[in-house]
Amino acid sequence: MKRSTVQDAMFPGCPVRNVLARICDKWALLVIYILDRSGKESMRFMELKQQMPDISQRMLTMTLRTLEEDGYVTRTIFSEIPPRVEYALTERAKSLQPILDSLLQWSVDNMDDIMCDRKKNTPVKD
Amino acid sequence: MKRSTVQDAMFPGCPVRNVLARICDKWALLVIYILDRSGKESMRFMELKQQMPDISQRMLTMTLRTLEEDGYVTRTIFSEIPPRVEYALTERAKSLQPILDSLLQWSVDNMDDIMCDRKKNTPVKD
DNA sequence: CAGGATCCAGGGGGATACTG
DNA sequence: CAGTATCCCCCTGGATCCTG
Repeated sequence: MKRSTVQDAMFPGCPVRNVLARICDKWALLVIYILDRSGKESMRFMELKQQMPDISQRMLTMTLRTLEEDGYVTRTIFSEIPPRVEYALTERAKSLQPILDSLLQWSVDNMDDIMCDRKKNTPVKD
Repeated sequence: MKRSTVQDAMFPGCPVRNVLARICDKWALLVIYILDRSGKESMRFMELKQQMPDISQRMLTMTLRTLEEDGYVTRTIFSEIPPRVEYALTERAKSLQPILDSLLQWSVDNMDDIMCDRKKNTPVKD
């Protein structure tokens, strides 16, 4: 009987809402997406940043720390000079990825209609 | 060949990112969820608010306006005294709902492990 | 009842400079 | 290179009061 568990989602402080809030963060989604589509096993900090022209290094660092904390990415430090850090998706992130993909595809399929609706409802000044 | 379209998701100002950002908003998700699980065709403003103990009326109003603007909910005003306004999910929202449901179920299935991981990585003060 | 209007604090997040 | 550390601005969103 999962239903009762799911119902808890509407309560404040609920862990489900907490998990969703951190996944649904725009930067977190984008990092997972980019890591997935890179075709590589892992990516360096600067590689990620180059794929996200509008993120600050501060936010990228914070986003990666959060993702690491929640077990979506691994952070591997190579003791070299200059330093090298590699980020890779975990199995947990990979299990989530099909869902994010369908959400992404839904957005692609519907964005034109949605943008059109927005314009219709633009506050009419007269 | 959809892939090239999807690739645009990493660009700033991309409509896909824009669509996702508004869907992934914590309040928007919760409103859609509650409307879906209510078992009713529509709900009143106060009914919604009672299901969301931690939202302010201001944020609920703003969230509903955004959802309406993007065509996820309809807003029906009954010219009565006292006024009555009913909110209902559109077909667009219903088409999105299975995806949100799988995302929610994923969160339920993984939240214990995620919460556990978070504690492990809690900064160790010594 | 369903909000609009206003005021205001807190924190998210940018810019910049510095370090191992 | 891959971050930390500061400063600081602005916008989100809460609290409160008012209205059709």
